[in-house]
Amino acid sequence: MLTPFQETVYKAVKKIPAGKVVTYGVLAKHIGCRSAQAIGQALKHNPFAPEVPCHRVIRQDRSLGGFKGSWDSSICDQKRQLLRGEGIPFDAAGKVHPSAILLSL
DNA sequence: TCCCTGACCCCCA
DNA sequence: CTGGGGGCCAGGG
Repeated sequence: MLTPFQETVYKAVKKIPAGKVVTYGVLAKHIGCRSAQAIGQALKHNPFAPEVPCHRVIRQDRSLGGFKGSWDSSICDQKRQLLRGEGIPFDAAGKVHPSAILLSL
């Protein structure tokens, strides 16, 4: 069961180009929502993975955030591997390198 | 309808 | 850089 809001979010996420990532905030602004937290709620329920690349969505502080509804370190690591496989660079702190972050869609 | 919670974000010490 | 506090919107009970 999907809400109209979730469809909007998923459609926006699918527009994220491979090799790049966006923040929850940017995604929220794009669909006209002022709360990035609402975006997270839609993504954790994501029934379209991996068609909807939720692993390309990260936090404003460049940390990865959660994945597949969990914050577990092992889960978090899977997300990191996926991104690394798409050519996304990471810095020493384990965060996404700024050059790979899209400031808008 | 009210109340709580969340894969968030901004500001200040 | 880290921690605390307030605000944000949508979903579910």
